[in-house]
Amino acid sequence: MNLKQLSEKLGLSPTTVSRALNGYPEVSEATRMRILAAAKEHNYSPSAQAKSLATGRAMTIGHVIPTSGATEMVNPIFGDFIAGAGETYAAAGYDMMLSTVHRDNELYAYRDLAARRAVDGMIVHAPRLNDPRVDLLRELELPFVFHGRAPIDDKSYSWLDINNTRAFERATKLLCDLGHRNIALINGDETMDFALRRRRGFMTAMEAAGCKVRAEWLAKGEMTESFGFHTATRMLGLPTPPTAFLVSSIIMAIGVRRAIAAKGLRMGRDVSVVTHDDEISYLKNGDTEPVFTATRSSVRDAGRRAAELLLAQISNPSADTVQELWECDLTLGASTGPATVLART
Amino acid sequence: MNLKQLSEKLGLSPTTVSRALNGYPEVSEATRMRILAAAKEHNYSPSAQAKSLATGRAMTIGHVIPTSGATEMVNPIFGDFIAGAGETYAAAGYDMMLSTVHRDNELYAYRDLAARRAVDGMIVHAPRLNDPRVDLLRELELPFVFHGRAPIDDKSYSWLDINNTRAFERATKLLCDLGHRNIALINGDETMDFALRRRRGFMTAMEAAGCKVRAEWLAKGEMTESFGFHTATRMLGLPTPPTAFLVSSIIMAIGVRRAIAAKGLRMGRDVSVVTHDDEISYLKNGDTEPVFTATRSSVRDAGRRAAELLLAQISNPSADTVQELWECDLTLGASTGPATVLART
DNA sequence: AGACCGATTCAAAGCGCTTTGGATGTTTGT
DNA sequence: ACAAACATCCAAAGCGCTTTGAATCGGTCT
Repeated sequence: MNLKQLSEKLGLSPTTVSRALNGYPEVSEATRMRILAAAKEHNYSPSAQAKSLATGRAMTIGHVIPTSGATEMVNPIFGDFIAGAGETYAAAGYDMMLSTVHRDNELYAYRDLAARRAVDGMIVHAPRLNDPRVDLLRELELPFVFHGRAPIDDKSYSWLDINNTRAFERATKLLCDLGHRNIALINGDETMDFALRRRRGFMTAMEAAGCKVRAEWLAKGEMTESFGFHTATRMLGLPTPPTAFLVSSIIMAIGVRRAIAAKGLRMGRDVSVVTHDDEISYLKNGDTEPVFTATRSSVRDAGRRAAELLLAQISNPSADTVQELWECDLTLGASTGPATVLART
Repeated sequence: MNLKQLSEKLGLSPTTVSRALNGYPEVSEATRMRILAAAKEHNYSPSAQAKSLATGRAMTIGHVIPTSGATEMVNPIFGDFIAGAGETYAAAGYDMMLSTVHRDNELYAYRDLAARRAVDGMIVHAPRLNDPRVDLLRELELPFVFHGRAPIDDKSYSWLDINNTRAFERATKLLCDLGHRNIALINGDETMDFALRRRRGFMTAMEAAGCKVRAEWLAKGEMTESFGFHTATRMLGLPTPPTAFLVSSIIMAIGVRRAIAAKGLRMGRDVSVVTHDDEISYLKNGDTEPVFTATRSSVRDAGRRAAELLLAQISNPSADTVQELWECDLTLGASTGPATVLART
């Protein structure tokens, strides 16, 4: 059933039917009702392609999901981010198009989506050092919003980010206040912007507290459970092991916990752990009391909001760019304790 | 830059340019080269919508991702499944459209996608008991492939599934062979088909081994770390606690491990755990030796393959439906040990 | 009453592509 | 040398919608 057939069935012109369905005023209420009823009865929806072609708007948002490393790992936060963004899109009548591509050659995916005019805008994931995508997307003249910032965090493009620096600065300070001086940082890949900022926050706080940072207490890599485990295991085996870990993701923190347990130590007593928690739906950080002391920010909320910013930009391209920096909660859980206890180990 | 402009620039008709770009034979090699060069130079790609409208094929596959429960949880396996499917789509020139909807009202999403002719086919996720989607998709006359089966596993539709029953039967038998008789099952939501089958496999093996199954050793629910933890904690506190756990997901198994540790017990010595492992990229089950003894099957491979089956069905709608049942590996890890040791607890 | 007006409705063009059914030369066969 | 066959190209229709500009009609104003 298409517009023409429906209009013939109603004895009306396609024009009138189209107008009625799209809520234009120049059609009488009586016929509008008749049209809406007929459309429902025959289960008619306008063809997405025809509509897009006629209006020039794809009504689709693109997400290029980068996979990384040899294992083509997908960041666990994407599921929830996408779920959040999807809510916004659905409410606004937009579709979501996904493209999973390895980080090393994802520029092609952006170019392609733009050249085919398949999307009206894009959300950019996982910004990196010297991210070429800022320039690329400008060149492509597509509205876009970064989830996170490229290091050039000027006002020339829109982004939504959490205050990684401050979050990790506060987390580090908390550990220092608890008496820890030997603190390790298990970070994500430091070509990623967020990881860089987290390290910067860590360093600042360590310096402020007069704590020395040893190179052997610094690690960066794939944010897997496995990486967390191996790194923590290695560090706990050092002549001078850290008494606390600051960890960039709850998945890695789970690995760290496993390493601590494997050494026969107890998390929160012998060794402290603070992690960042994106509030992933299947990895809730405890129910009554948080398992991990954590810097916390909902990635699903971020998805929802980033999508809103993008849609706003699409509907009003001349508006100013928007930057939103969200502060993280710092929630106390069972994984931290005073360093004095640790000394007894 | 559109077809018309490009063809004018070349002094050719749109017909010829279109044919050259689409690889039709009735155009000389010389002009084809010229056209391809010009297309590349001007960065021309045909408009996705116009192409779809003209050909009647959306060149897009739809995935309706169900979220579940009050928290709108997204199953952690989706990231990897999508990544696998995405590879297949990209290679075949298809796009992927995602719709995240709560399980309770997802039928609308299927209807909508079909009515708007936005997709050429769909992958159906998370089949359930009495799943209405089999009938719905037949009615919509859209090609579709189930990831998993609806309980009616007849040959009337295509699906790709793992042998859940057999996997859990084997896993249970392994535990029984190790001397365990008090085995708990921590399962997913048993309105889900896979969970039902796993329970059936568990029951069969228990019966075969002459082990009694107590209701208090059976749990089903959201496959979160938290649920695994609480359930295991509760069960370990029973007058007769289980000596082994069979768990439906590695995320829950991590929760179970936490519960075991919290009780001061050691996994693999005092309590055994076998879990199903979907080989999620960020949750690799150990590097050298697996952390968990596990029934294992790559969900990313499943995504890749399910997409292949769907594309084949789209390109040849009259072909027979295809059913693929994959056996799982049963890999031994550090989380299982003989029950005799446990008795010493 | 005649011009005017607002409320409805419609015909037709256009969005950017593909594809059918020729047209135009060029070879080939005899 | 002439018809047939082929290689190459093109004009135009059509995909299903939106939207511009115009037509129609009953009612209003002077």
